[in-house]
Amino acid sequence: MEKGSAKSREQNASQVEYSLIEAILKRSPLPESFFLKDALTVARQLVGKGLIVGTGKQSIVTEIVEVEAYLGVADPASHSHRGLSSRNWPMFEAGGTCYIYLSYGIHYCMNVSTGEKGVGEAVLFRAARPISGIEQIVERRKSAKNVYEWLNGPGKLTAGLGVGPSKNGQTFFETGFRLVDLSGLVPPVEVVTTARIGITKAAEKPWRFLARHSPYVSRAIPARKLPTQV
DNA sequence: ATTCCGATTGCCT
DNA sequence: GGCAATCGGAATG
Repeated sequence: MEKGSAKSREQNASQVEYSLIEAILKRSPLPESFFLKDALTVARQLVGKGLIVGTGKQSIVTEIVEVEAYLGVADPASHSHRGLSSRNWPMFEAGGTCYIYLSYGIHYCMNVSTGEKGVGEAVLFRAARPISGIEQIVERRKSAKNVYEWLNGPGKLTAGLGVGPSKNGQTFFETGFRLVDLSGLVPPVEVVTTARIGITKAAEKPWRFLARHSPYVSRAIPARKLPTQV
């Protein structure tokens, strides 16, 4: 194989990548009305959307591949289950508000509130596919062995994107984070549901939404266990 | 005042 | 697969 042609292909590929990122960055942020719906609807619709953190050359572009919905008083697994508190108040703000909390004393988890103000629902961002800003992600996720482990968990996602508690309670507009539609720019995803991860209450509810077959999710869907043959 | 436990992760055996 | 790390909210005394 000739060096020149390989290099040319590589250059071409990186140009395609560059124009894709350009196109994504040009997309308008999802309007507030997108979040003024119940968490289950918003969660399902967020899978496959673009999540952009930072601006200009510093921006990190990702595609959301996994989220979970947390409802209000009717959901025992939700932080808002027992009503308003000093910790969960962003969940009760108008849809589009960031709720970032410390998990296990170590990791930050990022949510976006949904519904009208006063409704304690939110969607947890659990995993994303990195599209740009690779250098920054690698720097923050040194323990990750490969690209699939960069953002494949709620704590890993905030770590990789550099999201901390300072944005807690701000609207997405205020944070500078952006959620955008990716239709026409990346292949459409097939959304499937499973039970939520790591909870003990209401554990049977299928309120985890993820892109089917994506290698970037936190946990693949377990293969269907076949009945034992006798 | 004390204890328990969690919307997790990474390292150890 | 087990388990420690480490903080804050909630339950318990």
